[in-house]
Amino acid sequence: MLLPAKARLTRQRRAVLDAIGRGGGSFTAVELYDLARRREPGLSLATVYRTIDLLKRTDAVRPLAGSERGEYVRCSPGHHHHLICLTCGSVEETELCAAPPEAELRERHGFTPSSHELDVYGTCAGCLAA
Amino acid sequence: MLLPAKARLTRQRRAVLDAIGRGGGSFTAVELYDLARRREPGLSLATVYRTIDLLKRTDAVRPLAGSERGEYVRCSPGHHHHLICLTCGSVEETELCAAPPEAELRERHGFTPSSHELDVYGTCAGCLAA
DNA sequence: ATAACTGCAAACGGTTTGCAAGTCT
DNA sequence: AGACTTGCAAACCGTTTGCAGTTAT
Repeated sequence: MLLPAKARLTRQRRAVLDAIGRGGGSFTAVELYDLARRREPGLSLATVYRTIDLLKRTDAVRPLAGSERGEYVRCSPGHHHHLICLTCGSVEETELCAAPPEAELRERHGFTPSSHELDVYGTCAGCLAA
Repeated sequence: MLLPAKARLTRQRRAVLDAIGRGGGSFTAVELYDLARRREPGLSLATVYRTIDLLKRTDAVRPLAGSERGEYVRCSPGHHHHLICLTCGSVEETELCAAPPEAELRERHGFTPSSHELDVYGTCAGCLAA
């Protein structure tokens, strides 16, 4: 959850970071806005977006790939994928990774992979219990 | 590339389908608009969007997951993933599929998967040659 | 001191919608 | 007739930007 090098840790940013900290791992700019505004009432939506933008640069946050518009996910560094609960919307990270083997991609499609993105949808432990 | 049941195949829709037919598999609403307008000059952007919407319902088209806003991909039916060329933007389908095994997801995360989305980025055969 | 940061309000880009007219069967 | 479709223009929603003033270091 780190900001880029020369970024300053202001009250507003602290409030946004804190808001990201709560919640199930995925969020909307407006959700953060509402949450963060409880402790930082003057906060503007523009600042929320600017903060999200900073976090995107350090890969601490990413737009949620396979989803509706406007959803972001909190991300820890390093290669991982997301388990997205279709019931409660929570997002969990997993280090489990199964990409198609490079050799086969090359052989079958002449395609040279450099990265991939994988999201798994389903039901999280909590929602399964209920 | 089929339209839903009771949908009519009008001149405008034919032009849009045709425009999707050209191109490398991924496209933008406006790209289609420009292309299709060459043979169907009166065509409106709204109609392009409405046609894309129809195709989304039959899964003949999907929003391109891990990409900028506004990109769509032509999709054939059935489970497959996309190989996206970072150089030319073309999108190829592959039946190669490697998802994390259900048993392991359940064991490690208590997560019950129901579907997944996988996109591979890299360089396509054509661009590798050049 | 000086770069970084903020709120505001306006602008943006992609997408959707209400409507009245047109078209297919 | 009756359901479906279209173009137009306006509305929408998430996001970005210019600006003038404020703040962290």
